[in-house]
Amino acid sequence: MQHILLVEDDKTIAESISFILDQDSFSCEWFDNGTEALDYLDNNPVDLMLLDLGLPDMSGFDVLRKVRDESDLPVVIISARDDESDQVLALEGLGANGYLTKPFSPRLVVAHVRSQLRHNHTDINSESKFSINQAMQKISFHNQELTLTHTEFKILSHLIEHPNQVHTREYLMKNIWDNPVSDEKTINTHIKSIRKRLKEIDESCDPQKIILTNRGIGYSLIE
Amino acid sequence: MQHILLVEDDKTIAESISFILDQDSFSCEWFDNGTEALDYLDNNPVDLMLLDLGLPDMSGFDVLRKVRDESDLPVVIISARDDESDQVLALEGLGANGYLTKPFSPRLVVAHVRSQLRHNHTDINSESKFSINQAMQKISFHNQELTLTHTEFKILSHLIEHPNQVHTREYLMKNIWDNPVSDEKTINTHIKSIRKRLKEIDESCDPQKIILTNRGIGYSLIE
DNA sequence: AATTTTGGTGAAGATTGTGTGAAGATTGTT
DNA sequence: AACAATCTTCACACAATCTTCACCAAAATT
Repeated sequence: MQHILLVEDDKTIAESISFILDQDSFSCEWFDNGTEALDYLDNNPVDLMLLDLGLPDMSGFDVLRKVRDESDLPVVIISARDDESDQVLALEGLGANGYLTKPFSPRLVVAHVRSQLRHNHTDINSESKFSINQAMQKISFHNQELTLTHTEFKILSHLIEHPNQVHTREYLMKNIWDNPVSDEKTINTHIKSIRKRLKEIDESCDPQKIILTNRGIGYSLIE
Repeated sequence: MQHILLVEDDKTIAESISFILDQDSFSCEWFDNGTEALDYLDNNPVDLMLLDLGLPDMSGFDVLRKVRDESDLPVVIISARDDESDQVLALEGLGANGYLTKPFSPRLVVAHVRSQLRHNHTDINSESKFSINQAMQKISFHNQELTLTHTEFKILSHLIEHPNQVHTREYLMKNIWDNPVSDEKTINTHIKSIRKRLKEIDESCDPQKIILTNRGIGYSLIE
């Protein structure tokens, strides 16, 4: 469950946002002023901040500045004023991640929140033993980086992306090599070395239970 | 220099956006339809996409879907319709990173672009070993100025601006030369001489650990 | 239980990718 | 035109990786 910090002095608006966030299975903490919100932020884990610019005790810009001084927390601004220079300052100058102008529907708030969380926390939700870093072409297993050859990477990432599903050797080969002229036994050997690498990282694991052999058919990765 | 792909069928709007981006030292490629833009994207390095929803040949939503099928490229939507359900679909359903409704000032476009790029490229304020002085076309390594040829400068600055990310030789070449008619081996040699220059400055460093070779794929700079 | 089929294993050989230095081509400068 | 600086290409050596193969173990079939 992801945790949203809502800073908004209008109680009606705050309640409606809070309500819709709860419904969308976020948890939500609400403050009607900047001081308390910053204090809370210092001592609690927060995944995203929804920040109104018009606060009673301090400017929303100042709150944003203070947040940015010490973290990259995604901050989405909610503002009553549809003033373009405000928007430019917040986004470009102070590093806000998104900007919403009132009036807005709760639905739109959730859309912005989800959009930011998707792009910032790459895979919080992944319960998987594996995580793929496409940019670096690396795969982690139990959060430790696997050293894989290029071919091994391609096979394993294909299995990870389509788990719980048997892949024939023929199918894997077609997906991994451009010219599919090759002996099907070759896959066996690559699977063997992938399993070996898993074992190197986690001595106690049973690689044959993770990458399953479906006798007579192919291989599948169990999640 | 970061490269923006602009997809917008209104020539007037496209020209004004393109102009302001150039002024703000982004480079900008413009297409007035989705098909060509997607084709361009397949073969060229792009840092961010500005996407109009109303295109002549296909829906902007479909363009976004296709992009999301294969990458996490930041996409900012620019739309004529201030329709909330469009916005929700784009942001929450299809994974757009930002949403702008016309009319908007060029200034605001830049603000959104910068905001997205800041959050995707981890650097800016980071304690990098490198610092780039674009105006002087110089790069410093551990605060000592590197003497680089023009080509070396372009390769290294690209790597620095996109760290922790594997670049194929093909990709690097496209980014660095206008006419991509060249042998991929050429990159090897330039990398070699860049590494040599690093070693000259810091005898104790291991250039192969800074500019990493990803066998079978390409090179990446580790921050 | 014996036989056949299928997959696991390790090692050898083939193939491909990379680093290196140097030679030739290109460009810019005087 | 001559020269220097730089870029590109190439050939070679070496290392990493891929593929194949022979052999053994396990499972399925008879």
